[in-house]
Amino acid sequence: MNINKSDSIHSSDFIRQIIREDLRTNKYSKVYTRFPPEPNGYLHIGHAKSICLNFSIAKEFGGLCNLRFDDTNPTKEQSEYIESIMKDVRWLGFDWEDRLFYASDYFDKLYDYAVQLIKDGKAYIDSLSAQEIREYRGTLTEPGKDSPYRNRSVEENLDLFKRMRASEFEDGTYVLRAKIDMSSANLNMRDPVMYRILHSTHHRTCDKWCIYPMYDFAHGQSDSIEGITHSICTLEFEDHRLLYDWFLEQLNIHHSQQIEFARLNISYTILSKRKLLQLVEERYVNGWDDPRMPTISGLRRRGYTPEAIRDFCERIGVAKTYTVVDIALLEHCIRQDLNLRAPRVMAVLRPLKLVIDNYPEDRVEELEAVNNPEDDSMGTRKIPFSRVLYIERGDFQEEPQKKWFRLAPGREVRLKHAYIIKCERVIKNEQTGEIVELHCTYDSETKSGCAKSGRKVKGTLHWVSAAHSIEAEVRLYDYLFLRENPNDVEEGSDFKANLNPDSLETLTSCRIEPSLANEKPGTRYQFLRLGYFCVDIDSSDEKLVFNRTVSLRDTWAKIQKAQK
RNA sequence: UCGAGGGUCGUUCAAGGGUAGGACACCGGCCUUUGAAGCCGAGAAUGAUGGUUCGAAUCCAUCCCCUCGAGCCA
Repeated sequence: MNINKSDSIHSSDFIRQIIREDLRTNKYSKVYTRFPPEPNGYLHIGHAKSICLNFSIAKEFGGLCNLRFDDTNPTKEQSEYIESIMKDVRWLGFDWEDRLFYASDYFDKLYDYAVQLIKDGKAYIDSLSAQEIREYRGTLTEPGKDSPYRNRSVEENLDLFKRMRASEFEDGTYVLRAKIDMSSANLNMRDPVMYRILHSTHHRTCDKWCIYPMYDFAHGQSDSIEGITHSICTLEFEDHRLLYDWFLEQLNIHHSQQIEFARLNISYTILSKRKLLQLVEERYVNGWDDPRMPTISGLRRRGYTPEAIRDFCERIGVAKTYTVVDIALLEHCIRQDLNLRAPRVMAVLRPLKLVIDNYPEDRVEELEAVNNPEDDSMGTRKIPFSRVLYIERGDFQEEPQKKWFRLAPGREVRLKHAYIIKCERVIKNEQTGEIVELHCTYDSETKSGCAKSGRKVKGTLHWVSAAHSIEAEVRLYDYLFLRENPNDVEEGSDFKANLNPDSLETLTSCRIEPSLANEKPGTRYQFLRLGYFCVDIDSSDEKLVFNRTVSLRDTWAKIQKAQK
């Protein structure tokens, strides 16, 4: 058996292995997949995993992937969500071409399938209330019992079903159920509801219907109608596969193979549409695209790239094990992508005035700065240097800690792209003791790029020229939740108890170098020594607003932590 | 308790009878006009117990642990 050792059967995730085997044995001759969201919320990164899986698999095997909205519950679904979902899938870089479908496209067909099952004696109309159905269903350990209406005649079932459709009955008075086995150990097989009465306007079919199929009666048949070969879904549907298969067998129609994989979980993050909706509705965040949200739209606004998200989805792998992926991996992916692509600029978030006493008052130099040391083709730009600058407040310590090699009284540092300076004097507010200004001298021999610029100092600081810099607002984001597992709470409390009160910090008096003026929303930069930032849509002509996508790795922060 | 599925470094994914490997994280070093990036290195795992076998993460048995399941949600 060692002959096949290098065979690609063992070279990728279990789903691709199954598909390869299905192709080899001619179970299917082509590969069709689908991404089937319910339009009841915005897509999040967990969906991205599924999107990447389905579209990538189709592409790899020369097949196609459809986009299909699973819109069988009009009480929860809205067109707004449809729009956002299509936008997000496209933004992620996937194309369903002309294959945009809706489960609601199949309502007529589904109705016919239901009639067929009634005629075959495999479905019946139940008059039990929802409460009674629950009671009759039994429990995990006890079998259910048959509904007293289970043996209505085919004629009566047909008649009742027609009248359900014809809007003769109130919501909840009747349901259509499959006649399977009330004592099955699999609860899904205990005569599952196929249709319920819902007098609710559907976002697409409007008021054409007042009965709607349940997920179990819609999904498999929709797959079948579209000729899907591999219906990839998450683990919680594993128990439904028996029912999925049952309907397709009874109906004797094209049978796609359902395959389940483990959904994505990420530390410090919640990926439940229901809970995300709650955060939005109860205003814990500013909408679905709040940059703290794990939604695609939130990540996009935050500055994440589709490439980074796709890379992440590849790296996390596909398996059936319950897992929680370290959010550090997501951060690594975006850093790695942006490192190569984002131009470097200088921005001072918490400005501290610095005066170079021996630099002429009226002098302004245009210094050359490389835009990206990782990519020479990104060129250079000029930045103004003058006597009065701003540096980062955090880059000065009056009484320096161990291993500190930034600025301190008497110490020298390099100003990036400029000169080496030495701190001569600290000016404080006499009342508060707050440091308000630093006075330094510069060494004119040490200009960046010049022959004698080779002198080494330990620290290099970013800076902006006070007179030339422009003001900006910068929003710093931290994890939305304080705990790795946001659902880990005391009895009687819920995930909201773990919300991080400091997940958003807004800095309004930041100074950025003038080359950034007039940038468009979405533009991404590395603010030197700080992190990756992108222009937010809240920016106006008067003021730029930046989101911090992710900070740079911070070794100094680790040293500080270790010193404590 | 019943059914389904799953247990491999801290995390995640490989290896499917033949040297347990990668990535992220962590730690150490080199380099550095970003304490970034990059480069080099280290530590670190087969849930347990038996069995089969020359050889077991892989096959068998028993046990333990985790996830999901009792919507007219998907």
